[in-house]
Amino acid sequence: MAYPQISIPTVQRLAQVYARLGELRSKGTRKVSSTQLGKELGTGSHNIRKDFSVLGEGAGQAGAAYDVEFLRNRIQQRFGLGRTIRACIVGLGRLGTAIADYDSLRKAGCDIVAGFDSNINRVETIRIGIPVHPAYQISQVVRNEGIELGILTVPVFGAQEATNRLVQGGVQVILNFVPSKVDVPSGVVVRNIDMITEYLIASAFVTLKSESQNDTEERI
Amino acid sequence: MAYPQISIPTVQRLAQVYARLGELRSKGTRKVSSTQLGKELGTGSHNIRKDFSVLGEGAGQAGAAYDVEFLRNRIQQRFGLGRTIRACIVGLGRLGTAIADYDSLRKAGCDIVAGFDSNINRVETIRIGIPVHPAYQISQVVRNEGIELGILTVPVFGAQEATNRLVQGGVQVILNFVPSKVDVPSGVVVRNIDMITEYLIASAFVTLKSESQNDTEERI
DNA sequence: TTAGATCTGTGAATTTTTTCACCAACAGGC
DNA sequence: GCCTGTTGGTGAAAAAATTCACAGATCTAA
Repeated sequence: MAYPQISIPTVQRLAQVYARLGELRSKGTRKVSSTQLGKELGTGSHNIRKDFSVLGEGAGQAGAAYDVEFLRNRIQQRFGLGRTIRACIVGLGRLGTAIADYDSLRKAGCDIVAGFDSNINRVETIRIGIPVHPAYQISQVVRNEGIELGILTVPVFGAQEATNRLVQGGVQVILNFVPSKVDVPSGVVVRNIDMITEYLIASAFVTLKSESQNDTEERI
Repeated sequence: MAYPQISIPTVQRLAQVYARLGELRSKGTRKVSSTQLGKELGTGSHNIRKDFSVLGEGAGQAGAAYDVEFLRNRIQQRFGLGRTIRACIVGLGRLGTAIADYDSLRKAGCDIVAGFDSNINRVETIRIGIPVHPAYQISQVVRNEGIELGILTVPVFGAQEATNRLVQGGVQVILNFVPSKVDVPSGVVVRNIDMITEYLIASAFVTLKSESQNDTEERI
């Protein structure tokens, strides 16, 4: 490979940087330093610069910081973030319909072109502006529509079956909002967005924090 | 401290294990091995056992795996996950109201007792079963109600101000669904749940995957 | 032009995290 | 009871990620 292997934390941070650069650009900011980016992501400037090394040479100018527009394009190109990805939502409950209407996702390049629900008569289906299909048609519609990404917002017990159908239709990426893991063949990328676990992690940190205060120690 | 320092990845995995143990328990499963838990979390059994070392001795029985109920209690006790935490939601748009109705969160111990919105006349306010207040009352209500956790679902431009008010009221934990970082005083725990960034990470991985296929290399 | 401050890029050192290797403990069949 | 296969616990080794340190480039201001 022309470029070095890229570690997972690095990809994550670069994606965050990319999102942040979009905000800066729309505010009209032209330049940004690694120090500032580091501060905003909650890490050190060293880390940011190290991450940027995967972008090849000349990403920034020594002494003159990074050009917002140029850097954004560089990241976009490196990770193929420019193109629009066709997506669908499985599970049109409150959360699913909320996401279907979430404008920031569309702006990021996620084009939601279909919705699925096991109950085709749901009231909510009226309120969203995308074609809705029954769940048993997932594979077929995904294939016909050239959908690459699936958003899972079904109840826990239906998650694996929905996943299987998405994969069978040819989906490559799944954003899983269901608080349980799903199995996929190797090659399919799953990102879990699990607010239950996040809640638990947060409460655990609070407990640990109060412990370490008692010990006059810092951590976390 | 009586226990060793606990690393952040360990806390995260243990929270995931805890959530998983809850599922297993409700399915009636009595025993679970480190191998199985590792598989479900996408890591090795070594890692799981290493993590459990922070729980003290006797968490499991050699040859007999872990007792689901016992292990769950042990984690609960270690991280204070048993108690109910009073919470509020700031921003009652589609996402906010969806979360307010999200039953799994309540089951995990998150008791949402108030909602806030800058537009008090929102239609959606009618549809949720919690008292709703205007945003300028955040600090006061949070303090009076003894709210410890705030869920942020406002637009980007209002996030920092809402955060400040939550912190001023005495909130210790924030679940931030807004796709931008917020500043908090040290001591306040923030967990970012940012689906835009998750989307970007997922698409980046897809690009990298296709690259590494060309090179007959595996990563990610 | 010059001085001083700021910034990037990167090899090396450090720290953190994961993985390994292996012993003792236990369950179940016979 | 006794053997066999499986499992947990843990110190040591390996791998990965972060932080450091500094050379070299650029900008600003006087």
